[in-house]
Amino acid sequence: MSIFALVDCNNFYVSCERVFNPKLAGKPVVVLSNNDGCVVSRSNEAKEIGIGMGAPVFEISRIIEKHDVQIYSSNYALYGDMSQRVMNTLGRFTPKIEIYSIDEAFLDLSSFGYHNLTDYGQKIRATVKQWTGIPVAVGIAESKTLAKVAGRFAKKSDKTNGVLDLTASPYQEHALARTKVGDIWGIGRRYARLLKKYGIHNALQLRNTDDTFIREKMGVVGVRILHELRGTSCLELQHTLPAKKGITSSRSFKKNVETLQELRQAVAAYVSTGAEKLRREGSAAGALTVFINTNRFKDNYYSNSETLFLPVATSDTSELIHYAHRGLKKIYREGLGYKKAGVMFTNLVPEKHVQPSLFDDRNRKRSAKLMQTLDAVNEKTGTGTLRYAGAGLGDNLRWHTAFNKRSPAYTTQWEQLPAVS
DNA sequence: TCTGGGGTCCTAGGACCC
DNA sequence: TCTGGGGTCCTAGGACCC
Repeated sequence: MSIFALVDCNNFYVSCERVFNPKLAGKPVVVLSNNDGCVVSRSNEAKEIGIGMGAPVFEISRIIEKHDVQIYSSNYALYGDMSQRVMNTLGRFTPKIEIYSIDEAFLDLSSFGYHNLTDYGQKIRATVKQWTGIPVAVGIAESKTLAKVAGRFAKKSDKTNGVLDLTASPYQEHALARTKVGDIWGIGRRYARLLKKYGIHNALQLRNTDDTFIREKMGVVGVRILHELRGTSCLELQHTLPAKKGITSSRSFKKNVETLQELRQAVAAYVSTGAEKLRREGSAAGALTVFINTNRFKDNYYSNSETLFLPVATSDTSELIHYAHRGLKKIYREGLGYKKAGVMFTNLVPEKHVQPSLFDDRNRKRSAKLMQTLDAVNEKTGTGTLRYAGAGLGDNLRWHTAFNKRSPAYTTQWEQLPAVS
């Protein structure tokens, strides 16, 4: 029998901010999305006063003022670093670990069945808290989907003290009955609405539904969920993370952008970060898509994209910028206020397997060396130290993203660490 | 005039996740 | 006035092949 544990960091981004700023304890705190647009992480206190996930900041300004809510721009350098610390800690408990997202991991505890799993979960929880300062909840069950259910209750219910083991538990049906279909992993808004239409409101009802009916309405994905809810594991642990299939880099602008010149700068900057990711993965892109759009909440919404297939797969920044600019020119319309742009690299191949072209006249060895040097310098001195002039000079351009309430880079730039007394 | 049956590959779009 | 970013998987349908 399989046993999975889901370890889920509580209010992860907010918890990261709190580790380095203890004054935030007990206060309502939120972290905002890029451009300080909407709420992406909330402390329990913030949830209690009615701040919803994804709420646009301008809509909750009254609540913010009234309750003196502490606001932070997102600081991904900090969160990424804290995530690594948490995952390293979990790795001490078992090598069979799947890092599912920045703040979640599945552990395979199948061979731990003879332990008291609740005690073991408490040990994991206490260790992560002690070593990283991050509070986590642990859900344990026979399948990943059930572990997710257990994790929700571990987080929500005080009685669990942060750990809930539902393996062979008399509470399993009870927990399923109290889980709305929309809260099941893999069931989003659309399917939740559809299921409700047929009188299926909670996970217990879904579990007891006929396979063929679900197969017809939700395809194989639905049937898999059904079996997982019954305790038959269908979703294996992804121990080694599969190679990425695409890499996207995009941002919205703090102000509307109208000129092609500015869009070219933004696109060059996104290509730079995307290409850096490519090289870190050891991949080269066989195709590139560039896209732009105006404000999607306004009339006359314009959105367009252009995909270019590259003669030779590459991860060379200047080459990719060249193609991206060519694509951009095709979709750019004058007289519009653009809000966002981005690039997507697809048809990825391992760098070593790049098929050279007969008509290729670039010196690829030389450009690879240049990219290596560029990455090495930026690694050492901070992202963006060396960058392409095409991405624009200056550090407050219209298309830049706003981060007005960013916390210091506590963990990644030691100069800014608070003094130790 | 009749108008098969199978297979593969690709793409667009839908649905979902954090 | 102000509304994030980056992914995955599945399916249906068309193109093409023998």
